Amino acid sequence: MMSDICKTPEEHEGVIAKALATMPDDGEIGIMAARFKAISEPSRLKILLALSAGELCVEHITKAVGGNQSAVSHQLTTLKYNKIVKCRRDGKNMLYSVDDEHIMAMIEAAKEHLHHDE
Amino acid sequence: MMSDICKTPEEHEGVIAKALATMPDDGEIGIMAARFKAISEPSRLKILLALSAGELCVEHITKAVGGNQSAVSHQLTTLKYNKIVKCRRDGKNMLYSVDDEHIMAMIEAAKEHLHHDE
DNA sequence: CTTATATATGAATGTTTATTCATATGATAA
DNA sequence: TTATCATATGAATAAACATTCATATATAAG
Repeated sequence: MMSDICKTPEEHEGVIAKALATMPDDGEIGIMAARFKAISEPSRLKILLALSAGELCVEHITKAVGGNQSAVSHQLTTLKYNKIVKCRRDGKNMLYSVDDEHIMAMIEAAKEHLHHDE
Repeated sequence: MMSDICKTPEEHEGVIAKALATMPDDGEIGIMAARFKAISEPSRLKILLALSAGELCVEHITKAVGGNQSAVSHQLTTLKYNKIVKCRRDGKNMLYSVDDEHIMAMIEAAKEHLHHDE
């Protein structure tokens, strides 16, 4: 038989069929991957953790995470482009905050996964 | 005053203080970021989605996601190194599965965030 | 012991990406 | 208007990464 590449080919075919049934299309997978990538740099993750308690202006974000203004602004642009954060203007300042509750859910799950290693 | 860089400096100091109180240390942030990065390539994310319904051998994963054997093996190595998946041997085959429920929680949250854009 | 099969690994290469520096924009105050 | 402050942007460079090809290992079967 063609699919006899392991001991339980039918079982695996079933798993694949089930996975394919709820599999996002390639476009959605690309978007999800890009969002994970946006969160995947330590400096950007740190920004998000700083924003977890509320809205902050750029300079306060910079002070909270270290680094220079330009780097932080570039990082915020990446986070914003990927809908990880949103922002609004307040006079001279831009106030950044986490886009929605799903973002913090992703980060909380990652935090819990940390404590899962022994 | 030195921290008058925006209209609500005390508020921001409070937000920062609150965030710092639960901020993981740099080592943990690095680990979390590396894990997000592991999930952040479309091919690796697709592997995870394929594994969401259960355990699969490498060749079936390869068939499910497309690509060649070597690429998939390298991707699985990255996922394993970052504790996103685990594996066990079964004769000639290696059977891969998602490391734990937190991983799928991260992906579910990302999926829900998708539908949140309008 | 030899062959076949499933998976893993190493090295090379082309692409992506973070960071920096310099400068630009946008908002306010003088 | 001009000066100043907060933030954004562009270009350049250097580091990180995915993918490929060739080959190695590990298990099983003959």
